[in-house]
Amino acid sequence: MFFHFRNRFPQLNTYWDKYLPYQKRLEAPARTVLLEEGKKSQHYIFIEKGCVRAYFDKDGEDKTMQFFFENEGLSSFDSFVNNVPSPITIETIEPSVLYLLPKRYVMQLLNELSTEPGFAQMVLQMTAQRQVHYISEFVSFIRDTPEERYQRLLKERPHIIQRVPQHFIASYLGISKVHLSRIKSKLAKNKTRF
Amino acid sequence: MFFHFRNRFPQLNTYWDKYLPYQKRLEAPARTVLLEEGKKSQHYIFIEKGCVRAYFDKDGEDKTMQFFFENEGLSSFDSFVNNVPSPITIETIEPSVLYLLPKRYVMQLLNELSTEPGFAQMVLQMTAQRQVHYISEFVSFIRDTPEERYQRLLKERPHIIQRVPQHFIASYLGISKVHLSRIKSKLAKNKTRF
DNA sequence: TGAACTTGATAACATATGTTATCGTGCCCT
DNA sequence: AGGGCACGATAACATATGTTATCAAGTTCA
Repeated sequence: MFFHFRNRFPQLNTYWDKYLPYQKRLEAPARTVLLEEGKKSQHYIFIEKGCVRAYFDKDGEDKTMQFFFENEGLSSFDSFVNNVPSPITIETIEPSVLYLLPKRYVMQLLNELSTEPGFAQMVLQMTAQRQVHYISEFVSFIRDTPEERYQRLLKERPHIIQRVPQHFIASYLGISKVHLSRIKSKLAKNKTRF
Repeated sequence: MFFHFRNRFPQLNTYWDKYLPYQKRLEAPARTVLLEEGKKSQHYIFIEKGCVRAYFDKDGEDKTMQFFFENEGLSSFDSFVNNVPSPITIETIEPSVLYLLPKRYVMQLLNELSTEPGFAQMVLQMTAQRQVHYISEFVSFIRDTPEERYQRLLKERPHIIQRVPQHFIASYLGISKVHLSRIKSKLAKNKTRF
């Protein structure tokens, strides 16, 4: 789904730096579409400030599948790599400062990096991390109730709850916004009671 | 979660063949535990005949997260690679014929393979496939109702429904076995009606 | 063969969750 | 400043789903 070397593998920063001139800085207001569902991904996106979500449309309903924040990079992975229409839309949530690196430079960069010793290891490590993440999302749906998923989010990634509008979080948790509101009010009640 | 080169990358079969003598053939009856939750994974498991599931325990309830069939290989990936206790149990569903390759030989094999040109590509390709799989599982929970997930399973992986007891499938779909039974009976009714 | 177990269907009831509608608040924009 | 909009809470009602219990059929195994 996405990849971001910089800030996670600082030893590669000199490579990245060579490509900084090709990055286009973009100051985008909230709710700016960076990639539209059905279009092909042409850029790697790096978030300097702000936040972004990936979502898709199901029968007119907006389903959020992931959130991204400062110092994270993303692209619609499959679309980017295989040059197929993106199954998701990417959109800013807050006013954001972004850097877009056109695909051809990313490819060039990857090519350069591939000669770097330990590069394959790094890529493996990264994809393994990603895999663990998606497995854990998936297992959570089998294992946990919506309330438990919310509490887990609250505990493990509170910044999401603090910064992201509630209806996006609801669809991310697989429930309606009304139900999420109910869960919150129930938890608040229990908290004050004891 | 698991990896299986053989049968997907036949050009590597000569490498595998060298390790055949180290594989232990195992004929296991149904419901044989191959790896217990909490233990460390010591073997790569290849399925010649039969089928296997990976599950974990949530408050006494048995939650199945994945099914495996003939010509697939698996291990509790994180446990195998990082030598930590496995979060899941691996158990046969049907009487099965399995081949177990001890971890040290797998490592040795991987080591040998790593000098093979194109090996990194292959590993990447494989992990990308896995990632796509788990993302699609995860997205399905956000996008689809339980009934839709069942129909998708019926359409895309009917062999699972044909061979696996229904209560395992229910927990895999994230619902109770009673509810899965209801979904089936509702679908059967609609089918005969029109 | 017969007892125990597994599997699956179904009913009755309880609870969780979705849907629609309404309201209030705060924010953005001109 | 004020209108429109995004956001979140809540109520009322409808539907989906879980829980528990029961039954029937098939399977396993001593």
